[in-house]
Amino acid sequence: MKNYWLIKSEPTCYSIDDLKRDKKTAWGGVRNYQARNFMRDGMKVGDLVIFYHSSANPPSAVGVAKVTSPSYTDATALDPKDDHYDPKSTKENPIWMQVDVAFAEKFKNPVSISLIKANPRLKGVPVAQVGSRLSIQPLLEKHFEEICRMSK
DNA sequence: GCCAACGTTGGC
DNA sequence: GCCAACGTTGGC
Repeated sequence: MKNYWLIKSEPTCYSIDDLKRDKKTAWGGVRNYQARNFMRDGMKVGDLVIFYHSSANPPSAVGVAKVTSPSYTDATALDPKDDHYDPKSTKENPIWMQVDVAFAEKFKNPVSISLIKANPRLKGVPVAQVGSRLSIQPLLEKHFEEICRMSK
């Protein structure tokens, strides 16, 4: 059984085009326990992920990525020079994890947050919730499929 | 263990 | 730039 996810990224920081260019990237720098738990406990190799541009015009689901590794230690947390350095995380006791994700598809038509909110078949999708700040969210298969369908 | 203060996220 | 939502921190 495959699981489905949505991951957010600010396109000025890392966009779907960056992922397309890189083919694959380590999804590191996540500093939220709930998001980490989803990566650590929920994500499996082969899971499909909606790539979402937050703080964009308009904020939109812009493509699909695929999980290509189990979770492993996020080394940026251990590097004092890194922006995402976290002194609470140590080599002996790392607290932050990441997975690798690979580019799968860039949507022909991005699906904006207003379209997501307006679609009754996407009722309850976390990203459409008021105040949704979680950068990694689980998705139901039918919701994943519906967003892909809307992008066609 | 409570809770106020504070910081961050992210849509608008 | 505003502000609501909400996670984290730290004093008690």
